[in-house]
Amino acid sequence: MKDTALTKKLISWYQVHKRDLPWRGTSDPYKIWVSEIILQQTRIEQGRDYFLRFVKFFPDVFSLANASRDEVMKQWQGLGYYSRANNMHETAKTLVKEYRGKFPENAVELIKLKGIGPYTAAAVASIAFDKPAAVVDGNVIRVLSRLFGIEKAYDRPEGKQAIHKKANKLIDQNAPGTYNQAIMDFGAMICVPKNPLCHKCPIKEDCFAFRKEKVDLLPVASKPAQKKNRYLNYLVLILKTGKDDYTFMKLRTENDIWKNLHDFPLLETKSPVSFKTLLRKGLTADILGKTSFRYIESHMPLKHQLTHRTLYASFHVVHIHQTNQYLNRHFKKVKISAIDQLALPRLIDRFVENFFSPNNS
DNA sequence: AATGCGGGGTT
DNA sequence: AACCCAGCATT
Repeated sequence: MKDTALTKKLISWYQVHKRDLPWRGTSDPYKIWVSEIILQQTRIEQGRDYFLRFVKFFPDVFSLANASRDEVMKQWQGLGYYSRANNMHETAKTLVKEYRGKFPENAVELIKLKGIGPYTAAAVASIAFDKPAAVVDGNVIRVLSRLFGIEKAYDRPEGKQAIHKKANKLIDQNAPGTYNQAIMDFGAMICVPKNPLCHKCPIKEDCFAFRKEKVDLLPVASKPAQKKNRYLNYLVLILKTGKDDYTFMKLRTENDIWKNLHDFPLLETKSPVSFKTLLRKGLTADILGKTSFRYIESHMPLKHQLTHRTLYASFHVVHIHQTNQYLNRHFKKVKISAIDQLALPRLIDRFVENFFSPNNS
């Protein structure tokens, strides 16, 4: 079977079965870019509503460039991989300042922008500007690995290169955007990871994996890294004044999880510890050392499972009667009724919802 | 070349 | 519990 025939079969399949998605049917590179960033490592159904809200809130590259970082992060809250939002914001500002608000039209230029890698550059170039750049995402890797029997690990240079080579042979030079979306939709709907729907597959007779009964053996990945645990001990300080209740939170700025989101004063340890141990080891010294406080309670540690980490978070509620210099220097004093104005990690958001919002405190 | 970065659905 | 999603940046 010639590659051009495979391409035609994929596009024919797509024209009948393609999904109706909010970013389809536009050629606005801004909206296509936003959709592609949101969909990095993110399922369609998870990203769909975020996309609609995001482009409503920031309708063009200028409104995004003019927004504050906190506004952007707030729109991104809960979606994960928060550097995407920050990089997008940076790139919007770059586009306004250095590109007159216009996207470059080819992959080589696009990839120079923050947050745009090989996949997104090819996606925007092909879908928005009809440039023949083949996308390689998780779907494409799976489809091509099975179709051509690529048995090298796709997450290593050799395997990656083999995939790209096939992708560039298969792409439709006359309709690159359509082809790219076709093979991705096909991977998402037919050639799925588990129990692919080979009986519905229009190219099964051409498929190496189908003929050799190796569908469940492809694609091949190298060994995943081991998961690690992190133990997060949060101090939920409550400062009651005459009128309002306050707590203290911090904008996370390090290159670590949840950058640019807010959390409570954090004491991280190598192993699970009680509040008493935190006190005994002096870990609370900076925050509570010279302040009179009253320990209220500790919440059952919350387990928060991520792809490559398991977080165990405990929340220790402490009443304080006045603030101190360390708190003033390193934390934001936040009115408890206004916490939800801040961009929060999912874990913190869940705790806040359970602890503060009922008829508590 | 290896590691870190989120959250959630599917199996 | 493992897998993996329209990946990218950093070291």
